[in-house]
Amino acid sequence: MNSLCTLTAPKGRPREFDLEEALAAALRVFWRNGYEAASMAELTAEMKITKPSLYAAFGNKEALFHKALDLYEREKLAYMTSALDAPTAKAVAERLLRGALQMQTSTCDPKGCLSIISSVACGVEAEPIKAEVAKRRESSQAALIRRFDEAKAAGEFPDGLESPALARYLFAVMQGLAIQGGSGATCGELNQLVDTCMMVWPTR
Amino acid sequence: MNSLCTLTAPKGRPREFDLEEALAAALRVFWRNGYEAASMAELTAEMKITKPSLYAAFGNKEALFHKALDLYEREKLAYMTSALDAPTAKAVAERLLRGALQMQTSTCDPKGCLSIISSVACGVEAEPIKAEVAKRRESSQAALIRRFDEAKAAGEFPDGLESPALARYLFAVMQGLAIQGGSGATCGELNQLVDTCMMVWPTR
DNA sequence: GTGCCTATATACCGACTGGTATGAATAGCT
DNA sequence: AGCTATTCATACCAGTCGGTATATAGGCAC
Repeated sequence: MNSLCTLTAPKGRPREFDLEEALAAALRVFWRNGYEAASMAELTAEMKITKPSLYAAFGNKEALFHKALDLYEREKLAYMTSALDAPTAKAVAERLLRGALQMQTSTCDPKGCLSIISSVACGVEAEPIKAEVAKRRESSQAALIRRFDEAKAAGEFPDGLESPALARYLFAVMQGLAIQGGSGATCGELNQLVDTCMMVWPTR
Repeated sequence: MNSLCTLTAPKGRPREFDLEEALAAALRVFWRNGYEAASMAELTAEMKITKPSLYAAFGNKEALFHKALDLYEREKLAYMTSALDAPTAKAVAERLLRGALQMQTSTCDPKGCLSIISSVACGVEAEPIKAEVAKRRESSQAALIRRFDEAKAAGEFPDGLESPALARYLFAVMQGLAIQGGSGATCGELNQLVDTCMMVWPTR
């Protein structure tokens, strides 16, 4: 009873793989295929782990997906929260679009957006996944609306333009960007898309 | 040998179901679930047909999907070609957006877009499906670009705005509309999205 | 009627799905 | 050493996947 915490006393046989490495590998698989199309066989192959190890360490496929989704938001979607610090609504939009663009044109990550891929097409079994993804999107959209409310109060918007509508519109463009990126659009084409959205961005 | 065409001489036992009705039922299933998540069991149940009948009449699951996709484009995406007849680029965009909005808010059809649902998340087996959908989208996008070229020649665009970029941008908004519609956005919310896009539409 | 041709229904196929039981291996604790 | 706790590897589970073999039923020509 002299050990202070669980960090120093694994007790049994130590695991032979790195938890975070394995989770990152799982994220890649989910990202490439979506939740349902990602099979346990492909997951265990990419994670270099046997199935019982996976179940012992992560619970089951759905729990693994949730943890991969956490990692995704933490590492890959960090630009979404930091973008809110930009000084104007237009600057916020530009940061969001450029961040999304950078993700889609990264050469080391899979294309497309994990959230969209995993929630847009699913049988009955993946319905809770869909709901979870929708909940998370709702919360980040709410944050964007709050930021746009400040901008509106600062007089940045033309008359008749409301924060929720503009946030929804910007999200739509970003979703379209992710879809086109996931279906083979080139970097230059996506750049045109972002430039066009910025070009038409409403000002007072 | 006195029969003039195949319409009047079915030869063997006549089929007991309507081909187009069955195809429409298959379309609903693919539309709700996407290509991969649509199982033969659910397809045969909704089509009210046994599996051998399905295979005899349509070939296999992939051939059935292609025919359902044809029906989808013919019946549900008709507004996309007719929209090109509008007098200005902005009017074309409005018709496209309103058409997409109407589809998303229809109470009798599934939500979301069949093309997106079936191509965005797929394992290796559905790769040809993804390619086929991409090809069809490419062709309708090319038609939109040609229409915008006319508009640009007519002096409708501000300087520095090119037809392909604007077409890609509009497609992105429509894809975002389909995604939000497919994940539970209300009719009013989608309406805000369309209104916002029209509000910021670029003019000279 | 007798063939002939096609659609139907049932039962079945091998392959794969997510998920586990089992036993050997490896560590710390006493 | 022995005990306990945990992981690892193999083999296995029932269920489902897309796709078929087989046999029967039903409509035409003769």
